[in-house]
Amino acid sequence: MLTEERHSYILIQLKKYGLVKSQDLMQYLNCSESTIRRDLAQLEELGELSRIHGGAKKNYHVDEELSILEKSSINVQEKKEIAKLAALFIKENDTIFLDAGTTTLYLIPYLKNKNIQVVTNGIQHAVLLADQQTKTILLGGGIKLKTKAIIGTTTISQLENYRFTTCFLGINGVDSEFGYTTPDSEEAAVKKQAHLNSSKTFILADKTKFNKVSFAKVIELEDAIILTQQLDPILYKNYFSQTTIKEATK
Amino acid sequence: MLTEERHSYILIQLKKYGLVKSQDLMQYLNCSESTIRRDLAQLEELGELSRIHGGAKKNYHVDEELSILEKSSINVQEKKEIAKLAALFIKENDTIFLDAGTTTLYLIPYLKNKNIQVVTNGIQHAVLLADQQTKTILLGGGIKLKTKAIIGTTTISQLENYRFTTCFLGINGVDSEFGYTTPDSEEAAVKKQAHLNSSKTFILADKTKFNKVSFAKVIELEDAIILTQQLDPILYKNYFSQTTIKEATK
DNA sequence: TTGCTTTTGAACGTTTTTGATGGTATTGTT
DNA sequence: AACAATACCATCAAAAACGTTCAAAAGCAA
Repeated sequence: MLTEERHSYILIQLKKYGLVKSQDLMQYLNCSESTIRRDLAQLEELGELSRIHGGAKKNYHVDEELSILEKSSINVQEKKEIAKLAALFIKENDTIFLDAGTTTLYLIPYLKNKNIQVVTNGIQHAVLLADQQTKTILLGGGIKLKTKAIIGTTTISQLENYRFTTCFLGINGVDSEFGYTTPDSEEAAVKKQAHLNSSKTFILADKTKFNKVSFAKVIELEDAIILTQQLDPILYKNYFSQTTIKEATK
Repeated sequence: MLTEERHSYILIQLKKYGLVKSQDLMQYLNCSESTIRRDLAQLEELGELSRIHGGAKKNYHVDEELSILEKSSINVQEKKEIAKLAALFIKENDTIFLDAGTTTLYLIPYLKNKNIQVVTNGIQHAVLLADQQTKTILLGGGIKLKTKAIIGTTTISQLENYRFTTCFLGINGVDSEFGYTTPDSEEAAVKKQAHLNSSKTFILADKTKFNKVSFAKVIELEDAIILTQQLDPILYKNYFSQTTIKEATK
């Protein structure tokens, strides 16, 4: 019986029942108490489960967290598709900035098992990323209550220490004249700084954001590549040049 | 039958019926009266229910947020008392460093409605503080999975920008020879830096931490004032000078 | 094969959990 | 108020689970 086999059996049982007992595992897998304990300890180290007296229980995971989020969120399907599209632009060894906000949350599952370094200003994002073993740095600074985003001058000066290969930003308004805008000027400043330190910048925006202008300007339309679902060609397509638009297809 | 299984059954029953009887639980879970009583006592400690004669009833807790956090913690009562004692040392206009960890968590309610600035490396701490409108800065850096604490060199260099009037640290080991110690060297470094930048340093330690030595040294006994519950006078009082010890009373 | 690393199970003492016991407090009934 | 019945608490010893250590077994490269 290989270690790998035992581990996968344990995880399957966990998924099924949410809880496993050391004794049962010992018996079924036909190995010693020590081995089971070691297996559980290793899997705990990997964040796959939580040990309890006499066995282990399921770990709260990204997917479940996201499914909770879905209840309170709108346009989930669209956001997921946009995130899927965004994931295509991530390569091994990238250093990525992941903006706070709901749309970028759906990008997190795609970052699993990739050798990348992520920097984020979203608290929830950071926790989820760390849970799935993605190398993560959370920016410091003040906390914006509503969105659980880190903002402020401290944040920006800390951000100046990093260079990103790719930068994924959420946004509130997309307009042909005013570019990308967001309601909070401090958040806008963080987004802008992230963009400045990044080779490529992607904006993740669902349809509801188009043709809207919010308070604080982030960057110009042509500064970033927008990722979105299919647009109404007549209304919006002339906003963007060929190189600054990517559409998700169902 | 694992503790976890019993607990979850009890909570499910509670959710369903709002009330459980010890006798019924005993019978269904096939265990002794003592065990059930202990289960109920533990769940009460965690704020999950209120014990009544013959069983327990559902808890309609006032402060939902904190009670969720209590799940991960033991010795809740003692920690609360220590936190209450610590709160006495907070004045208006203080700038405070609040260390990550469960004990310091209970200090948070006491920081409400005070004109103070808090800096913390605990993610949960920061969120709770921000929720209750306390001015809060969350340090940036890497995330330690298990404790949701921010650690690393980035964190320390960011910490160097702040000066604190008071610094509240959690700890794992208190020993007369080796001083204050903790298992993670990176966490120890953060604690140490916070101490160095602070006029006064308080250590919050429950009884279980005494006479233990952990891996990484934080500071010497005499560098900080320890806050704890009543100590066994013979065993421990000679550890500390008069000025470095404060006891909580029930 | 030999030498090396990794994995395993057994053995140890320690910690946690458990059920039983005896004494005290609370409840409901008369 | 008196009583029995029941629930409660503190304490204790047995049992189960725990972590640590170590040597044997298995796997692997030279």
